[in-house]
Amino acid sequence: MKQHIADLISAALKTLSENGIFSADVQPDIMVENTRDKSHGDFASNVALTLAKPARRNPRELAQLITEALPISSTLEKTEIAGPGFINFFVTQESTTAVIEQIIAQKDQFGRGLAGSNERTQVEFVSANPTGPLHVGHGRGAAYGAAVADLLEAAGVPVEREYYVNDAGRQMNILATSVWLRYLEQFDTAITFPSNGYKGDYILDIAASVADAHGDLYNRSLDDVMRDIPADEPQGGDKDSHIDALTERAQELLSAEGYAIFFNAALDSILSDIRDDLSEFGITYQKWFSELSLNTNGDVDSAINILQEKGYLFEEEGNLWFRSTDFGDDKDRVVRRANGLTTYFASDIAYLKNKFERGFEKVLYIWGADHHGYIARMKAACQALGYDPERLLVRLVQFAILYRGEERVQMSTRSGSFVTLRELREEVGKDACRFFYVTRKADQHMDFDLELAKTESKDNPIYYIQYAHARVCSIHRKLAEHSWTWDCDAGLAHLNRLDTEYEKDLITQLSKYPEILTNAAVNYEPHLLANYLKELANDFHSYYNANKMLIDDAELRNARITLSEATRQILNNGLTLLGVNSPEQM
RNA sequence: GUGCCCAUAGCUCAACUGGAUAGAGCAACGCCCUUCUAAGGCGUAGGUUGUAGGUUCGAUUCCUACUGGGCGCACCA
Repeated sequence: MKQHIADLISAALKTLSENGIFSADVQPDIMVENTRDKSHGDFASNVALTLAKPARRNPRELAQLITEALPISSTLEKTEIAGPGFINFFVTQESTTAVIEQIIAQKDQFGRGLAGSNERTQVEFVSANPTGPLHVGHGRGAAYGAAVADLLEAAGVPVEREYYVNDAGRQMNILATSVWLRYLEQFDTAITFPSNGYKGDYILDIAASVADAHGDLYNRSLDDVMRDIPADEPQGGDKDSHIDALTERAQELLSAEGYAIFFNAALDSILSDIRDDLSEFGITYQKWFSELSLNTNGDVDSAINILQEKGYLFEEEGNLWFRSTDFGDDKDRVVRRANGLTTYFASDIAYLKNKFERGFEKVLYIWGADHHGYIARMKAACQALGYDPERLLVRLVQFAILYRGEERVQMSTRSGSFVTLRELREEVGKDACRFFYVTRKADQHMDFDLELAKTESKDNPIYYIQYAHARVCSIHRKLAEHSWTWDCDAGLAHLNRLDTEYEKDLITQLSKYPEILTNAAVNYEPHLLANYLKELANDFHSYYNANKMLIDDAELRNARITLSEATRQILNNGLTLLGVNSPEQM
């Protein structure tokens, strides 16, 4: 409809420029927007305001000329000129109610595929280190990333979801060593557990499973383990050198195969836990990408070589540096240390290159807000590799602070009192979690109130929306009790009977769905859809209270039920995109 | 110290990406169940959009400087 009106304006402008009102080289963007106030009609355009200067005319006078030059259209009831020179368009009832027919016909396909882009896009999100279970901080990134990916797909953009598994590096060695030390404890070895080790209960479980499978094969004496190991921090030493010495000792005493057993037991167990967790959260990935694979297949070396050949690398004090400052970064970055090990950033560069080589037109990274300092160096790497930095997109997700009513839920990794995503899901349910996480703009801090998420009343937006859906379903059940059936065709044939204010408002709201979906998708802002669904539910509840559906007048009854059914369909479509269920009964 | 993000009703947040009188929900107050689920609806009240400038027909939105908060600034992952 917007496009149709824009076309009409465009035709009018053409007429005016042919008549010499303004020169033909003036080509304005024709903006048609939804009106905020019903008295302003259904749509409004500001063309007269933007054209006033080049046409050297008073905007209201120009608006008058434009409306007079508009081609005749059966969809327009009338136009008005208002305010400083807005043109307000009033649309006929038939063209407004047509949206109901489209929704009924297209069902879950309604509003999809309008992004106008078929650029293959990769969305990489969560990508938490596989060193422990996901916590609530990861939950927001998960819900946001999944919603963005699903929205893009719905808008017609080809999408792949990917999880980058950080299965290389020091933290993984500390993890494997932690499991081994817990394993040793199974044989009554009195180890003082390193302060920097992973202390979670899940480590004990993994250690026990290794003991079940391999018995005491990897048991070593306390003397062998601790010989010449520097003191830990509580004993007046340094926690980092202590744990690093222990990880080296583990590899010495266990041989490659033995060490790999602990390493893989930890990785497999934790990763499958993360996978299950996300799956229960309604999130699945097309690919789980191993960081380690970048090292073993030579991608890291080849990425470094490319930068070397292009002359962006230099050596200093034995380290190999990438001159990222050439591309706007704050400081240069090490890619290979003097000890020969490549840095985490080197893997990131190789991974980026790998993504583009797989043919993605755009790569979207979703990071916690604390990672914003990485954007500049990644953009720099992108440019240095020879790719347009516009193709690399980063969206930051702020932390969610948990509240239980007024009380802030204290979380601290150090004390191990962090809340896991699984615990959150078990407490408030998947639907409330998924919805709450995406109701706020991603770059806004948000308060997540556990009590509110569990409330079963209109205070809780997710119940409010789901209840609207259930209410429509309930009407169908009640219909049977009156021995009536819903005649959709009869309903569609009498949409002109839908003339109350509530009905008009609801229909107008329904007609906005396609552009809300598209906007939410292309701007990576799922909160737009979440808020829209709240408004739609609100319009439906108002309607439901004011106008009765189960009435003797068959024409009106069928028309109203058809409108309700269209509303149910949109609620269902929208909730599905956000990963939320649409219950038929509350 | 320096860079990025944020600041809107008492509280939690919106505002179609520069449009008309800045909107919802909580909390407060007043109504509506012999009628399809009151798990709901209707209404009242609540604002100098952090401060000061600037850009223009028009600014919550863009620019600059302040104020206050969050985060980053490793040869860590």
